Amino acid sequence: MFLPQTAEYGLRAMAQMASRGAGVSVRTKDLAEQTQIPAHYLSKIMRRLVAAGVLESEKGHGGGFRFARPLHRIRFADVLEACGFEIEPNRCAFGLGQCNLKNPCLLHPSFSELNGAIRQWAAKTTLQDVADGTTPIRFVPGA
Amino acid sequence: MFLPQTAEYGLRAMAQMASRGAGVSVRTKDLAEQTQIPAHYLSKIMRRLVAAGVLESEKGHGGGFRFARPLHRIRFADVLEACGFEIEPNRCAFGLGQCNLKNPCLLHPSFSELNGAIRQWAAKTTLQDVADGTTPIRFVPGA
DNA sequence: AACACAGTAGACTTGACTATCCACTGATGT
DNA sequence: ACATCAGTGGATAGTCAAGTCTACTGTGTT
Repeated sequence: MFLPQTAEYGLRAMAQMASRGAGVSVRTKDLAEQTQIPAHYLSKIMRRLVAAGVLESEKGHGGGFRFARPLHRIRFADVLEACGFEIEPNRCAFGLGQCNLKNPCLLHPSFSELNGAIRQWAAKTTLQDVADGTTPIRFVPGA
Repeated sequence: MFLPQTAEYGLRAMAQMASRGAGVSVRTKDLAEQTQIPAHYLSKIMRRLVAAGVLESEKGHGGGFRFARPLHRIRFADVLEACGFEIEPNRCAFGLGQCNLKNPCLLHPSFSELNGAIRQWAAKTTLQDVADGTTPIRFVPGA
């Protein structure tokens, strides 16, 4: 996998929650069991998602987490960013100073396309798509 | 960047070498300066690439590294794999046991496309493309 | 009021990745 | 032969993400 563990966990947990519907409240312990994520570690991730405004939490008896807004308004990018994973737009692997269209690095042609594809995927895919089991974006190799 | 440092360095170094042409012999020290990669660390990466059959080395005075085969036969995937980075074909972020078309995980529709796109990119792009400044694969979002 | 539940917060440990260093081997030039 | 150059290999140390642990706060139940 190309995602850091934390980001993958975050996405996995949100996908699991999304599959239950938008309004349901979930406890960390249950979610940890269902997703096979270490409970205490998941707890940290959930807090990051609360801080990012993706989730809301309620303490105490009967508490738990629920989505802070409708599923179609929670993009993968939101989840990934909350987990500390961000795809830098103007970064090429050659990485010597700035790299842009006017002053492209050697790897620019190869990289920018892939980089852009990943960013689009993260920006266009939402938890609603997970709930629906659909794919909003398609990659067509060749051409 | 979604690549581990080692993989990024490997790609960067190979791109730099490819831009010089296929047959030229390069010393680690010079390559390290040009690519801004720590010299001793680059040395290790170069050895991995030798072990993987991507490069050939010559010791002693006038020695250095050169490509073991033509540029168009060195794929990004070869370089990345030599650097310890491999994109697992049948891995989804949900990651509970096996995940395939018959028994897809929640994230399967979203993930398999992107995963496949990255793998195709690594498999189809070669150092020759870097030397030419071209992109062999194109991602078409939407549709 | 007392208790149990569940999220909060931060310290702590672990381990993999990154990076550095040095002694060694082999090749070239004088 | 000898000195120098350049890759080899292993030992070592630093850094940061990943994972664990424990005490705290707030909420609901009895």
